[in-house]
Amino acid sequence: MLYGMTSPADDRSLPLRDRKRLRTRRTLAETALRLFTAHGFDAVTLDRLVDEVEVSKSTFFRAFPAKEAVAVEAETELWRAYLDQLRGRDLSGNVLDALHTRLTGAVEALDPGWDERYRATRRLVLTAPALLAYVDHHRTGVEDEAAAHLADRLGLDADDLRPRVLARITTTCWSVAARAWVRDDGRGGRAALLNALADAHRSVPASLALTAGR
Amino acid sequence: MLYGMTSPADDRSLPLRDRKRLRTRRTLAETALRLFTAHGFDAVTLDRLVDEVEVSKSTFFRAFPAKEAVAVEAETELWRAYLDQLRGRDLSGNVLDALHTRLTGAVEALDPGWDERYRATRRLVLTAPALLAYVDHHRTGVEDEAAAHLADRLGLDADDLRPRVLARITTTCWSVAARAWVRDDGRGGRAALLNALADAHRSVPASLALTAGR
DNA sequence: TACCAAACGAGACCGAGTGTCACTATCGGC
DNA sequence: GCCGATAGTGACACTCGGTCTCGTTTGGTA
Repeated sequence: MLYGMTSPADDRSLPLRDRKRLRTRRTLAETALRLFTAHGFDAVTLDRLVDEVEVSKSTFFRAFPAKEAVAVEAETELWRAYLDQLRGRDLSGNVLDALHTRLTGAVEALDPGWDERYRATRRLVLTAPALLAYVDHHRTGVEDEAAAHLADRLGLDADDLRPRVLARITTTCWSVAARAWVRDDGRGGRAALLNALADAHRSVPASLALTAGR
Repeated sequence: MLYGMTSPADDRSLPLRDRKRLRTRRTLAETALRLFTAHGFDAVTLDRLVDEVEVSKSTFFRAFPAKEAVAVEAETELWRAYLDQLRGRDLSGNVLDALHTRLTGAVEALDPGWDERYRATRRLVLTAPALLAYVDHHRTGVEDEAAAHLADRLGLDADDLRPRVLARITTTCWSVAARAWVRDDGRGGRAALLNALADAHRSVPASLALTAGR
């Protein structure tokens, strides 16, 4: 199997065992995205997927917690990077701006192939209700974790409303920006995506003031 | 709407067929809540539940789309009432305030037994990951629908950020208020719940301004 | 080389959810 | 009150995702 440019799975510094595990994981995700895109999420059974990759079902479930998970790897990577950024850097100034900055940093840290995989994932999600449910839930978990982290870092009460609101606003901005970007087939690359995200964040303060014309 | 002791399933104005269907539905929800609470969501199989109620599995799936759904009926009722309020009344003034008012109205419209059932549901959700995922997804759907309705009513673009942000803020306020209320075992009844909800909404504007101490 | 631990494959098993079909009960028209 | 159309029901077979067990292989280590 040819990988072109190097990737985590080729990292010679890792023990062979781990490299193999990562390679299996990546092969599963790639194959899954290809099969699901070609025939639909529901039409491709797990048996067929693991057969294609030539691993056992056991191996699949050691790599992924559910069928849905392997289809939305790109989504998972994004939010993992976001939470990493959040944990890794100090906070100062306006918190919503900080969240925006961390999300931007996360996107910039993703590997070069991510763009393509993310768009394929999002298109897939639109066709399979089970996937939509899965990402909704996953995103909620990310929001909770981000909010908990903020509350901790800022010394706030565990169920203070404010960090929760901010965490949810940030993911909402992402949804809107990403949807438009995917609709445009990723035109403009990551720069365009991050521009859309910044636009979204800029228009947040106006939201609270929104009024219905009499 | 006041049902007193009678309930929708006893409403003599409905055709007998519909009354039966509603009664089955209610019995399933009640029995499910009882069994799940007593033995755990995972430990009670659908076969056992339908056996207890003396209906077939087919009948169950005609009444509910999934095992999770029957466990969170109270949650579903709340958000259905919320969307009803939203669709049924005109908008004027600040939109976030309006959403708060609609949610309050929804709570007031729920039947008297709802309080107890909702608390049982929420306690259950804390113990079963599958239920958590289900309500997360369901709530996201409600937010989407509310946002779409607002956008339509206000003549905004379909992916305008503002109604989405407001819709999500309102459900976030609900989460925080309801969690505290359930933790207190519903002390103070609905009045206390609605007070907590109002408090939450009042503290929203301060969120955007939140800053990290330098 | 020998040993240990970790990952793997095979396959039995469970339970949710779907589809089919014959049966039964309700409803509306007469 | 009778009767045909129709909607709801039960029984059952089936698919498929996910768990568990256990014997085997493979990479790390002394």
